[in-house]
Amino acid sequence: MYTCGPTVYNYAHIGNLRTFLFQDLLKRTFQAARHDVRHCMNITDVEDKIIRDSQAALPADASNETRHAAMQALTERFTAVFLEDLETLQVQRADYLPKATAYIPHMIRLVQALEAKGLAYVREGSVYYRIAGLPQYGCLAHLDREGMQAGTSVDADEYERDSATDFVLWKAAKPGEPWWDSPWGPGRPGWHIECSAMGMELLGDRVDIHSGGVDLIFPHHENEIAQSEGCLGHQWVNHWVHGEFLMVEGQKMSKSLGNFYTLRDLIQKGADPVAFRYAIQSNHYRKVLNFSFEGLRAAENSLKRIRAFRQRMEGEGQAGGGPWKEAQAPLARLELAREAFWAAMADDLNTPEALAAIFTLISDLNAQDDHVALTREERDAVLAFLDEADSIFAAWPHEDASLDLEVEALIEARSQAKSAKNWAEADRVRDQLKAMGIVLEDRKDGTVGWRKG
RNA sequence: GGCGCCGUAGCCAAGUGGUAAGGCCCGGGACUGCAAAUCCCGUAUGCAUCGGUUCGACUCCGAUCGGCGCCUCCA
Repeated sequence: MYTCGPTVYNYAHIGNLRTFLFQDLLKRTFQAARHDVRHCMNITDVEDKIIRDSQAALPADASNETRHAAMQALTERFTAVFLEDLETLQVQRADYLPKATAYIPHMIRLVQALEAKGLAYVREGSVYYRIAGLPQYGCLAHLDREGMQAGTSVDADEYERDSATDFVLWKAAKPGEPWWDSPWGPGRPGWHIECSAMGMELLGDRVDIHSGGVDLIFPHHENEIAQSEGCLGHQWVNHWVHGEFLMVEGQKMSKSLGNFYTLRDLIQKGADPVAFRYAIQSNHYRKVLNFSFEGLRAAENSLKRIRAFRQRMEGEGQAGGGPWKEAQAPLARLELAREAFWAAMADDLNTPEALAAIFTLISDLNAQDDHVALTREERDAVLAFLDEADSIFAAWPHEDASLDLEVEALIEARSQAKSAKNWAEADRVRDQLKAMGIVLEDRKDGTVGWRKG
């Protein structure tokens, strides 16, 4: 599985992160279904914006070494930030995280191969792909080649192309840019060539799944197909999977609208990053998602319900309501939920429906457990299912139930105050614990439960 | 101009020919010293609008209105 990774010149925004969360969902679903996944995510560390931002402060006569060093300083910084964000969101690390700059020789060889096949041509030190040489060009994006108008805004530096729709494979160096040596003179790789080169190098001539955001369908993925299939002479990717965009508060995210957020912004506003993960993954990946803080709050509350249920199953039953009129076999009920969950996930990652299967199970078993306590064996079976689902959603893990001495002492103090019917003191201690993130639950049998809240 | 998507309760959202899942919020009740958690009850005679096909349509077809995307750098 190959996923188009970040361009590391700044903080990733939550729209970028939605795509990486979708890819993580896809990957984890395969893994949970016992498939081996070999995952490659590229790090784009040479590109126009990176060059712009990293070179601005350098003098005009800076050496190529200096320019490379400045570029590397910027990309290494934001690569680290990016990986931290993924970790915060519980996104699994890819097996391969190739940096584009580490594969320049591979890209050059690929361009040479295309040149040898007559699919590439050189103009003033740059190399272009001849789209006319590949009949299937445009198939992925459903573009009508006749209908592709010659661009009204052809880049000033690319006027020498044979056709306005041909794209660049290798860019001749311009003054003030870092460069590499190549058969065509000093230059740097085009944006599209890196994914083809690294994907073929690390995953081979056949890739099962390639994914990215919908905006990459054209031209990026279309061009990747052209490059890889032009070189290989056969289909390269079996399945393309694209995640939809994220809107914010009903509008397209933009800095001028003030609705442009990074993960750090959300955390600073008090959001639980895992709730953000849940909010994203509880919507279908192929639908535009409107992010809102109200939605984030709803996600937090939904998660509370699942986590509270998990903790209830980890503990012992407290039934006391007499016989349950609609007694059902919990293990059979659980199996129904598991089947519904997997049927939904197998149906193009229908997460809203998969989660619904979990919630109806929670409602049913909560009600039953109120009346006829589930046995230890049944509770463990439920927990195993929650773990199974959590291996995909990564939002309701088992949490170690260890209390420090101070918390235990406070709980004991409150119990004594309660025994003495000193309600004011009991409430005061309960508030104090709440401020420490501990929520108490008084049980029917007089014991006190607690959870992190 | 070409290609494509979407419009389901206050909010999010599944369903896509057989009579509206689920979550959040909200109201009433039970339990509780009060809470919390949990439970019970309630909350869309209707799925943008108007036509058509059908025994039957939210689901199919057509039109209209509204929102969005791509065809150019973008997750």
